[in-house]
Amino acid sequence: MHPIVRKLAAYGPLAPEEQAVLAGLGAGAQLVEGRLDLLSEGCVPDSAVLVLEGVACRYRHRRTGTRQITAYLLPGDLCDLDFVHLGRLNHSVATLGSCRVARVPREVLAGLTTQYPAVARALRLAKLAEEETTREWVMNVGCRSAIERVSHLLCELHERLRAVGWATKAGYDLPLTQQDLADTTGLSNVHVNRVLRQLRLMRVVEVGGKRVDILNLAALQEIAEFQADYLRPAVA
Amino acid sequence: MHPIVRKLAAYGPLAPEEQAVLAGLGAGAQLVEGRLDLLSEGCVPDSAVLVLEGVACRYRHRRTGTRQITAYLLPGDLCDLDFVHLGRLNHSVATLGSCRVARVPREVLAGLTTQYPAVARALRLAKLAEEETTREWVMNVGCRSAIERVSHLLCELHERLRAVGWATKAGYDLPLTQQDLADTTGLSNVHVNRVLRQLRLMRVVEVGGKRVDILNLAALQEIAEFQADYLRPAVA
DNA sequence: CGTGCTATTGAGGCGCATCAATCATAGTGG
DNA sequence: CCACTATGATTGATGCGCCTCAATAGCACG
Repeated sequence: MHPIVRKLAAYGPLAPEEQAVLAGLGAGAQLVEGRLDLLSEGCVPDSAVLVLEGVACRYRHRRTGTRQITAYLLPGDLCDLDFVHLGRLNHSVATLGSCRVARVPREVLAGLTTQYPAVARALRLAKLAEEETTREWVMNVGCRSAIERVSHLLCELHERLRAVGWATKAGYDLPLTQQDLADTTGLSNVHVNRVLRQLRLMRVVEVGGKRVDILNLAALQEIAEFQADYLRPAVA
Repeated sequence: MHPIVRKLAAYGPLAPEEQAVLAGLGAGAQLVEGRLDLLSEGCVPDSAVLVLEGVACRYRHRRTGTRQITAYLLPGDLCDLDFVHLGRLNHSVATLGSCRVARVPREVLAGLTTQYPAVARALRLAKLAEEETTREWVMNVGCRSAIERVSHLLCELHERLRAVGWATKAGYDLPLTQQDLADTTGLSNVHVNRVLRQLRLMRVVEVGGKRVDILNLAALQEIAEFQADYLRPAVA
């Protein structure tokens, strides 16, 4: 099943027609190799980006050269519904590993939401989840230790990838370098490496070679104080 | 002028009738003293909160007891348009100093957005600015030093308060303790104190006694690498 | 005139950054 | 098939930024 259908269906039932239309968004998808910008800071996007496979991210650079990743875009994620209101973008969007992505023109997106209220609602809820996730990241870098931050990130990716069928209980593929993890968690690549070694020695999780093998999920979540509910806003 | 009118008018012209309706939202406003929860984690809110005066915040506690503030709510800020879609809240909203706040029932909010497209659009843009702000905070705690974080926060508050008439070039009132600043920036209260002392000795800004006096705005923005544009999404 | 909260300052220590070297792996061209 | 190169992973040594603990001072309040 197409990842965006799978993702949005979690927020409420979608009619077959709605599912078909959503799946159709991925029609013109293209393969993009890793480490390429999909949208660059300062540009004025005229279409959203839909990720079908792979991992992409939002990021910004400081003048000092350091990079901060502020969000991950996983299969089924649409970046970004509301840029149609924006002028210049003040951050960039780039692939991390190689991705399959489709561009969704703003008119298509607008037509979709006016024609299918259930889709519009699901997209709003997905956006809410994204906001909660960003707030969770503020928590993460603001008041957790290195091992907690890394563990939390691994938990979040596990949960989100599972929701779209790209992870099992045993683990998932993750085409990131340790430097990418460092730029996400606000740590140095060296320290990320040490944290991953510690987690490996603790027999909690093994991260290496673009693969995350989870040995003890409960322990990992315990370390991270991971509460998955922020990823799934309960529906009133 | 009512702060929410002033804030939203920055995103596009509002008709007199729209301005009047927005101003009317503050009709039943009440005074709330400092350090009180307006919405508590786990509750199911049936109305949004509109701040008319004072400073409030979103925050969450860790099990270890530490608190992370994830956003400030200043006069004119509406918290939160989209909670109407949510079930349980996973963070709390509280006053910091004493505030004048109004509750806006979800039906009123819904009626407003359907009846006045310009208002709906302004609210969407305001929400976008809020999201950009949260991402900026991830940057802040993720990859800036202590003095940079504090300076950036002071710049952001200055800019946002100026937009609604609660700050001048010379400074603004800020009813926060150093512990509040620490919980925002991911620092300890002790270190915030040292940073503020340093900024005072540098003749950049004086923070004390619920008041921020800006001595050298350019220097403050330079330290913070402050780019105000994230607060005002340019309109396409 | 206590009582409590916030601000301030000092001393000591830890967590993580930085610098630097080595190792592993994959890709490239001869 | 083997250098040769590039990139990322790994480990050690050293140092700094910030935390923690603790004590004092200032100030508002009853």
